[in-house]
Amino acid sequence: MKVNLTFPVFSGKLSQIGVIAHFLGLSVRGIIKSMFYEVIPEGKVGALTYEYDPSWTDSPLEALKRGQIVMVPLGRRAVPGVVIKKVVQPDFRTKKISQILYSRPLPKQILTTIKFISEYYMTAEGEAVNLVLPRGVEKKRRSKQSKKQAKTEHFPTEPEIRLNIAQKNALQGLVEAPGATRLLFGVTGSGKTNIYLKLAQNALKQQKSTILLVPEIALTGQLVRVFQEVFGPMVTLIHSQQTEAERHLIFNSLLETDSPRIIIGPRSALFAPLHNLGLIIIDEEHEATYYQENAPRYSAIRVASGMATSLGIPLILGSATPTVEDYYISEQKKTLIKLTEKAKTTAVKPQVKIIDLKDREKFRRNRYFSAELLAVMGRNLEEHQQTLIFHNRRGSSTMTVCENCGEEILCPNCFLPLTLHADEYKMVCHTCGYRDAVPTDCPKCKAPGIIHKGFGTKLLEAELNKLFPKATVRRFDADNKKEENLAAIYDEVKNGDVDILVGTQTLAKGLDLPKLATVGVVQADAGLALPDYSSEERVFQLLTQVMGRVGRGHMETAEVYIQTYRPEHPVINFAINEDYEGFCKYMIQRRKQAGFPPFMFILKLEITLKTERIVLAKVRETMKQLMTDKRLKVSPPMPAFHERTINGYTWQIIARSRSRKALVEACRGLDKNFKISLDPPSLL
DNA sequence: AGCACGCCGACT
DNA sequence: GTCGGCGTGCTC
Repeated sequence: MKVNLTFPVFSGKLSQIGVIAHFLGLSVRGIIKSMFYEVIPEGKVGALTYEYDPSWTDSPLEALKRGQIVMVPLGRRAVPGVVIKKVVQPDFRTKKISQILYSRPLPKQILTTIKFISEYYMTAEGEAVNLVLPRGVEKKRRSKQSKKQAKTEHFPTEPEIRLNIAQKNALQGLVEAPGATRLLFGVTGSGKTNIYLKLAQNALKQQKSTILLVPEIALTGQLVRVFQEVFGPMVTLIHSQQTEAERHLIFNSLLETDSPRIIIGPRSALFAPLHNLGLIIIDEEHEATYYQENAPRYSAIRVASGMATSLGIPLILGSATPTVEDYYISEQKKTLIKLTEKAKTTAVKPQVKIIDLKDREKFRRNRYFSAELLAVMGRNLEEHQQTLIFHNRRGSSTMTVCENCGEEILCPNCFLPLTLHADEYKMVCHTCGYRDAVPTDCPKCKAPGIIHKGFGTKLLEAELNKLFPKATVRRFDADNKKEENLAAIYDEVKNGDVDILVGTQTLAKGLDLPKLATVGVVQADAGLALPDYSSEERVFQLLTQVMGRVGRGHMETAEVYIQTYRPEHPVINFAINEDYEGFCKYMIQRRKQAGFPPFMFILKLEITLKTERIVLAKVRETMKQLMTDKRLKVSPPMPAFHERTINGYTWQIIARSRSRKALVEACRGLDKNFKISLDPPSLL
């Protein structure tokens, strides 16, 4: 027998029995009994049974613990997995656990979360395991140069966090609320951050950790900075710029430590392996980033809620514009805490003017900007104040058609309109990234008349450069290069070196611009055209956010100009009057009437097949199947919003029910080509 | 996610 | 008669 010297049997202190058994070339079975464990490997699988041969570990008689991370063979690969429980030897052949990656098991909330996600979202347990383990857990990492290996036993001085009366009351309300989940409805500038700080500090005093979820670290600089100032090295940041190795090292340090920490990060930071988790806070809880779009599709809000309930710890949701379902539910459950008083008095309330886009008289000088808006922009230039122009469409032109035959230029992969980007003179698909030359004549009828319709931020930028040749105009949207992103040139923008900012929602969020005097919304109703139950809510949130950018410095006046084709629309009026509660009442009544969340749960099924005929056949068959359950309200099937792609035709079925369980059960036994979305934030 | 299995078209 | 295309289903 060949003795492999690298075999892990030699790597540690072994029990006598293990060593002897190995040198004799004996199967350990018979001397030390093998044990059997259910393990959930990463992948589209559930729990599988593996044999554990303890002879190659340091303490061969020791059993594995629930939650330990191991490597197991799956198919012909080795994948990481999580030990679930010991079982008796099964009657089928088993493979062996090949490696134990950590001696310390995952904390219990992670295990309950794996179960929760797989049941609540009808997804394989192995996919949930995929979420909670860092990429490359099996890899060895060089531990970082011992530069600031923080001594975080105790924090140096106990910083005092001062709260005003309203904040104190809100804090008390949050602490005393029943159940796990509480909603802090706090208007901009009411000082939610102070409350978060106090809550985290209280958790620390009891040696408990806090997870603070934020939509995007880059846009939350202020909040992160304050937390780091107060809690110093106890704060651990998780962000998308970190490498696989960096994230892995953070995971390792959290799994090993018992001292309390404060984790700040995106959606995925919820799975930080903390052994003493005492509090979860989700800031800007209405943000779309808390919902994961690809499988396993889950909402960090719901998962956090389940986690908090199982641990018996509080979950705090914070927002100035909560989702209407979260507002309604928290109101019903008496877990809604309002903080409507502004703590800072420096900000001036902006004057809001609505401009009717149908009144073409106002757009004679320029077709995109009204005379009033242009006038005030001119004034701002003279007074060295800034103007922000908001328009939620990228590129130059959103639609390219043949004047002669009406043929529209579409992406060959997605069959969606290509957007003209005039600066680089390319046609770009905003869905798949496809790029092509700009056509000079129609690909179909060969006529030379190609025209560009619709407009985006690049066109507005060019227009503004023409209108105000002396001004510095900067555009901010997803087309910006990495080195010219908002964070990189923030100082330049903040100091006022930029006169006019043009941008999409990238610009609407979390910016503190003391020299910003005016906000112009080019077409406020643009988002209302989408056939979706939540489009009004998104328009309200965006308008509220852009309006909140203005009047933050020490200026006497601040204006917001809202251009719209629908000046009478209730959503626009609730937004400009800063009437969240009125908006919410309006939405709740509509949702109730139409049978949408929070009154009914939604299941969205999508299927893509080669031809329209086979997709229809499949959809009809599935409809029949679903309709047998009387608890479900199934809408007639329809082609998906992005109906056609290179892969075929996509149709969707929307089922709704008062019973979420009924929807989950309806997913069982579906053709697995169906993409399942439970509680989708959008039907598009 | 891989990867085998298996059932039809194209080619030697 | 065989090679190989990729739809389908499984992984202890």
